[in-house]
Amino acid sequence: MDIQQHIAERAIAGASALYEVSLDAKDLVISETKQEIEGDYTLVVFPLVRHSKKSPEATAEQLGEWICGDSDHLDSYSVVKGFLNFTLAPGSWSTILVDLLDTDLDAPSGIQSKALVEFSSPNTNKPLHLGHVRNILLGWSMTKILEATGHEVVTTQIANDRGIAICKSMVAWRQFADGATPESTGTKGDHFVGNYYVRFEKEFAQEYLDWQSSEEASALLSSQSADAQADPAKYWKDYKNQYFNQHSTLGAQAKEMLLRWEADDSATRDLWRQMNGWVYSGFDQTYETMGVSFDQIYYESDTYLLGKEIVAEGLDRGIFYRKDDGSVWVDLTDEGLDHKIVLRSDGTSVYITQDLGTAEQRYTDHAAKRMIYTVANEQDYHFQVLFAILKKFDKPYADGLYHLSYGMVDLPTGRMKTREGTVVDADDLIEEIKQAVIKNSEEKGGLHELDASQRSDIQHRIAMAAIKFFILKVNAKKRMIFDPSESVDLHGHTGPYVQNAYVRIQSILRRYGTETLSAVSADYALLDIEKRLLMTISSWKDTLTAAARTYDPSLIANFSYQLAKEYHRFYHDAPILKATDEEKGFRVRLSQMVAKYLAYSFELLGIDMPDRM
RNA sequence: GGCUGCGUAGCUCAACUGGAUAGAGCACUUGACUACGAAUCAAGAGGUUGCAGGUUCGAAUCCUGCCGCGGUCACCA
Repeated sequence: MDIQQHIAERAIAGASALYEVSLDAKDLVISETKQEIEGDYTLVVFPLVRHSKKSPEATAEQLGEWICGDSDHLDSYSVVKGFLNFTLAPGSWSTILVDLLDTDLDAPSGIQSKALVEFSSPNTNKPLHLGHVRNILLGWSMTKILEATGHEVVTTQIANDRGIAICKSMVAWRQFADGATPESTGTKGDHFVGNYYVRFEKEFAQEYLDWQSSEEASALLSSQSADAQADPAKYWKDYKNQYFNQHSTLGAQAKEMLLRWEADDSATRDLWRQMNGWVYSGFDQTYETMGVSFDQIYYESDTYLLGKEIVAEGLDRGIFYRKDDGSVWVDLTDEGLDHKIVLRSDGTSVYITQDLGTAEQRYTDHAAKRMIYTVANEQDYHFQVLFAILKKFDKPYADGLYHLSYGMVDLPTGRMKTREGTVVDADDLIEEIKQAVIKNSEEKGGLHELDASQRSDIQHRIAMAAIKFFILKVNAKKRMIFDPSESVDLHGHTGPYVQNAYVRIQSILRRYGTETLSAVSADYALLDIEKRLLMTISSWKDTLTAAARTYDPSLIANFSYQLAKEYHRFYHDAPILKATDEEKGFRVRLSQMVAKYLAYSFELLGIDMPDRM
């Protein structure tokens, strides 16, 4: 039985009988009654006074009288200003409990559809960092949430495995590694390759600095404006790209590497495959640690030439136009956007060309009408353009495209910067939190009787809960600040706090079992905190459907936290040990149910529960 | 500068999408473990929701204008 729905139905009937007006459920605002006020659920009557033509208080009185008059579930009401507060009949609570015990936790939408969720999508020249962590956690959680709402989900990513960046790593490795490998150095593959990328940048910076004192450089500088000559440091900073392309030896080597790659030179391809292979094995390790997996990985090296047929089709259909220089454009000014290039004058692809082709490819492969792209909000404009174009093509999947845009992760000191070495490495971060958990866990000593592998499994679960919850509790759209010292906190509004509630319940269930519990009578009188637990659990389906609708895992995280918090209080206020048989029957059942909802909501966040901690 | 997102307790975040006296955690002060796990609970203090107008019975939420902070405006990806 859904109490809120019951109230809505009674209110609609009441309004119809009293004021001869036909209302819809969405015209009514029904919420849980505020803590300090008498009652369980509240109907806001302000919107109804224009129909009743009475004061808010009088309307609430009249409606309350009518609604309670003939309801088995609503015992009494009280009016505070325009708020009509209902108190449930004692018997309703056990009905609610029984109903909840019978209900599944998922919420199939009815419209079964297939969805493809893209997340992670790293470059293959360096390891994953904190930004990827947020991306991965969001993508994975959305996958779980969509599955829970009745979708079949394919997880995917596009590995950005080609281009100048990986060529830099290749050049540096060839020049400086002397045949070293991840195995020979005992380095995780993605870090190994990343080290050579950093090495390249370092050598290049030195080369550039040396060059700045050459005759060629001073001749160049003296031919510049007075402004430039007054501030050479700034001038050289701005000139860096040009230097890379026109003067640099290392730059030339990297560009040559890229050309040979594009010409399918076999030695180059072999080296490229080898280095990417190292990176992938490193990534796989991190993904496994994080507990995520991909059904299909697309590689940019396969897809970077896609999309040209779409460009041709777009020209035919007049969706695109060609400029005199041969480049192809789309006019999106009627969408409030701009003109955007979709093919270079030399006929080669730009970023969006590939994305058009890749979208088509994915639809061919999976026939998913919904495709979710988990990408940071710096690319908001790009996705607006991409989706607008696909809409112009009337693609069958055009309406199901969604950019799961999330805010950047900043440090307390500001934005992460590669150059300043402030990028937080994903593996390092996980390790740091794990160490904090281990230290804490050893001090508490609760896991001493377990063997080492069980202990380490639980510590891993706690550490991952800490980091995942820390990130997922924040609304995806918002830029968030990641304070490392705060992320290792295991108290308060954290993942381990929620796990602790679950663990306490497991302990209770081990002790009392559930098979010989006494029955609970219909008029069993609940404590306030017990009612609150039932009300919170009753709101689960709304939370789940809202999370799916708004692509927002933080709603799930906040639900689990609220439930855990209420349970901790219940645990303190409602002892089972010295309870009557009936109380014990109720409280153990309630605990068991709370555990089920805690575990399920955490599952949707991609977090595992431990049985003890 | 155009477009776009965001400004809530000292800090990190909420606020059922327009409802009651804006809630949590961290940090700070104080109290609760000799029977279910203290990774817990309870109490205290902390706010002109960036500023100014407007709409409404009612605004952190919607509209307008400022101020501040990001992002984006490449034949880069």
